[in-house]
Amino acid sequence: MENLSNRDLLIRTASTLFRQKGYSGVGLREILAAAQLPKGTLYYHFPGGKRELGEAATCWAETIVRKLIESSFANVADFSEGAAATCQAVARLSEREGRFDGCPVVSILQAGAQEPELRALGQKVLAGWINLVSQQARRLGDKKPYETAMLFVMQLQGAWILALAEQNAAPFNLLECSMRQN
Amino acid sequence: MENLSNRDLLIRTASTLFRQKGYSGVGLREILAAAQLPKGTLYYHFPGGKRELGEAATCWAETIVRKLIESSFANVADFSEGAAATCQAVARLSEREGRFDGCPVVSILQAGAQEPELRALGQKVLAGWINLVSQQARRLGDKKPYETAMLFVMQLQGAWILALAEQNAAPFNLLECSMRQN
Amino acid sequence: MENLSNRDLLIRTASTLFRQKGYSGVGLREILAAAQLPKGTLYYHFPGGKRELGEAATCWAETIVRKLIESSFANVADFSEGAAATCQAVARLSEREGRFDGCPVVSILQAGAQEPELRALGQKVLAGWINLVSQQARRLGDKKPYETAMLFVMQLQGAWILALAEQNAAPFNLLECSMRQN
Amino acid sequence: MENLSNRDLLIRTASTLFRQKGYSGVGLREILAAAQLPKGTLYYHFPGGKRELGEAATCWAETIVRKLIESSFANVADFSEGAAATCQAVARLSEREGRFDGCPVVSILQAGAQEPELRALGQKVLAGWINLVSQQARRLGDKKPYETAMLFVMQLQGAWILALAEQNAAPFNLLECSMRQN
DNA sequence: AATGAATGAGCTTTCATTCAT
DNA sequence: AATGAATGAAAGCTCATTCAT
Repeated sequence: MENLSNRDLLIRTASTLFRQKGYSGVGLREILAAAQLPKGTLYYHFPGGKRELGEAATCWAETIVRKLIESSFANVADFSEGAAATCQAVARLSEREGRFDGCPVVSILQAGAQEPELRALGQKVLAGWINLVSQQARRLGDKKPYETAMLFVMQLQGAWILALAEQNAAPFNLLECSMRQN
Repeated sequence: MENLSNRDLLIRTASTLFRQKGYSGVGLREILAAAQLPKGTLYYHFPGGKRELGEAATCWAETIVRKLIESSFANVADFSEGAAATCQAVARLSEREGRFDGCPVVSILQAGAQEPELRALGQKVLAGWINLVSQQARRLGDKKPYETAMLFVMQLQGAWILALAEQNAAPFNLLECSMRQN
Repeated sequence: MENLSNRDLLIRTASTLFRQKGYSGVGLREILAAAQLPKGTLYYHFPGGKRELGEAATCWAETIVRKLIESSFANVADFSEGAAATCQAVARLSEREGRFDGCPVVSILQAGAQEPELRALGQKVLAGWINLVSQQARRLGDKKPYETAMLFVMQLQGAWILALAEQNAAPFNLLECSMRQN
Repeated sequence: MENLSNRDLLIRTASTLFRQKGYSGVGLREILAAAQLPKGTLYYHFPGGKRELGEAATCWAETIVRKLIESSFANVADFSEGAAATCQAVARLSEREGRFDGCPVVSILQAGAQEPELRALGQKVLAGWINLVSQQARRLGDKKPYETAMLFVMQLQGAWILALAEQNAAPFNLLECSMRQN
C-alpha cells in the first residue's frame, strides 16, 4: 500500500475491517484510526457517509473476487479444475496474517435489514458471481450451467462461513477436493 | 408464544432480531422494546449482559436446528433423502412472514472478532451440527461420513446466505434437488 | 434552585440558554455542562432529544409568563393599568444579572423553519397569551378586546426585541409609559 | 437576480436563509449550495468567514428597510399615514412565496450572545431605523418624535414576530389599522 | 424478584475554517 | 482570482451497563 489516494486507503481499510467485524460492528472512528487519517477526511470523499463507504468497499472487494474467478477458470480443461482453483484462490484471499476474514458480501448483508441499498448491492454482487461462473460452466460444456454455478457459489460461501468460524482453511481444502472428484 | 417466562421471551426475541440484523446491529433497547419488557429486566436474567443473551439465543436456536436435523434423518433410507428433508426444514425455519432471516450462528460469528466467546460458541455449534450429520451419514453407510457431513453443512450455510441475500427460498430448493440427485 | 429533579434542572437551564443564544445556537453539551449533569442524563428524561427539551423549556417559560400576566391584571381598575404592570413584570423577567435575555418563544421560533413542531408550539403559546390578555380586556370593558390584546402582545414582543438588542430595560419602560397614557 | 457578482449573490442568499432559520441555524455549506457556488468561494469574498457574511447580509437588508421607510414617509401629510404605509411595505418585504421570513436584525440578534459584533450591529441598525423614523416624526410635527419613533419600530418588530409565528400578514394589517386610527 | 434512573463512552454526521495550487 | 481537498472540534444521539430501591 504505497501510493494510495486517501479515498482508496479508506476503502481498503474499511473493507478489511468490515470483513472482520461486520458492517455494524465497525465504527467510522475505528476505520479512520486504522487508516491513520484525520476525522474530517471521510465525509469529503464519501458524502453518503458510512453506507457509501460500505458500498465502495463492497464494490472494490467484488472486483478482486471477480478477477480471481476469471483467472482461476482461464486455461482450464473442465469445470472441476476451475472450481478447484477458485477454492484455492479464495482461501488465500480469506487468510490475513494467520487470521481468516469473512466474505465481503456477507459482512454487509446483515446490515441490509436496515439499509436496503446494502442488501440490494449484496444480492447484485452474488448474482454477478453466479453469472460469471455460469458463463464458464457453459463454455466448458456443462448442461445446466446456471444451477452448477449457483451450487458452486453456494458451496464457496458455506466454506467461507466455516473458515471464519474455525479460523482455518480446512473447509476450503475439503471443498477443493470435493470439486476435483466430480 | 403464550406462557413464556420473561427470560425465554427475551431469548426468542433476541434470536429473531440477531438473525435479521446481526448481533452488532441490534441494540438491547430494541430487544426490550420488541419483547415489551421493562428496561431493567435484562440484567436480572442475564447478568453477563448482551453477550450472555447472545449466547443463550444461539444455544436456543441451535437446539431447534439440531432437532430439525434429527427428525429429518429419522426413518430415511439413505443420506440423500435425509439431506433433502433437512433442506426443506431449514427453508421453513428461515422464512418468517415472507422474509428470510439468516442463520443464527452466522449472526454472532462476525461479532466474534471482538467477543471471543461468541466465536468459540459459533464454532462449537457448527462442529456439533457436522458431528450430528456425520453420525447419520455413518449410520446410512457413508464411507467418509465426516467429509460428507461437513460438505453438507457447508452447502446448507451457503444456501442460507443466498436465501438471505435474495430473500427467497430458491437456494434451498436448488440444494434440495442437488442432494436428491446424488 | 435547590430541590429540583434533574429533569426540571435541565428544563430551566435549557430555557435560559435558549433565550440567550437561540435554540440553534445552544448545544446539548453546553446545556448539560451548565446544569452540571452527566451526558447520558438528557435522553432518559427527553427521549425526543433536543426538540423535546426545547418544547418542555418553552412550556415551562410559557407558564411563568402566563402567571405573570394573570397577576398583573388581577385587582386592576382598567386595562392600561394591567398592561403597564405587565410591562414591568416582563422587564424584570427579562433581566438576568444585568443581562437581558430574549423572549422564550422567539428563541424557538426561527428553528421552526426546520422543526415544524417548534413553530407550531410558538404560535400556540403566542395565541394563548393573546387570548389571556383579551379576556382581561373584555372583563375591563374594552370594546375590541381581541385587537387590543394582539396589539399589546405585539408591543411587548417588540419591546423585548429592542431590550435584547440594547441590553437594557428602556424599551419596556417606554412601553409602560405609553400604556399608562392611553 | 441577473447580473449579480458572486459576492452579492452570496449576500442575498445568506440574508434569506438567515431570516428563515436564524444565523445559527444556517450552515455555510447550505448557503453555498443554495447559491450554487463552489465551496472555496466564500472565504475569498469574506475573509472574516460566517460573521463577515452575516454582517454584510444584515447591512444589505438594512438598506432595503431604510429605503422602504423613507419612501413610505415621502409625500405624506401626517405621521400615521407614513406609519401605515410602512406597515404595508414591511408586510410585502416579509412575504416570500406565501411564506413569511423574519426580520433580518432579529435573525442575527440571538447569535450576538456569542458574537458581540453581530449584537452591536443589530443594535446599531435598530437605532438607525428609530432615528430615521424620528426625523420623519419631527418633520411632521410630532412633539415627542423619538418616543413616537421607538414605539413604532417596537410595534413593527412585534408584528414581524407574530407574522413569523403565524406565517401570515394579519399582524401587519392590524398594526396598520391601529396606526391609521391615531 | 424486579425496575426506573443514571452514566459516560462511543456512534454517525456536520461544522466553520484553512490551505496548496 | 478562484477552488477542491483537507481538518479537528463539536454537533445530536445511542450504546451497553450499573445501581439504588
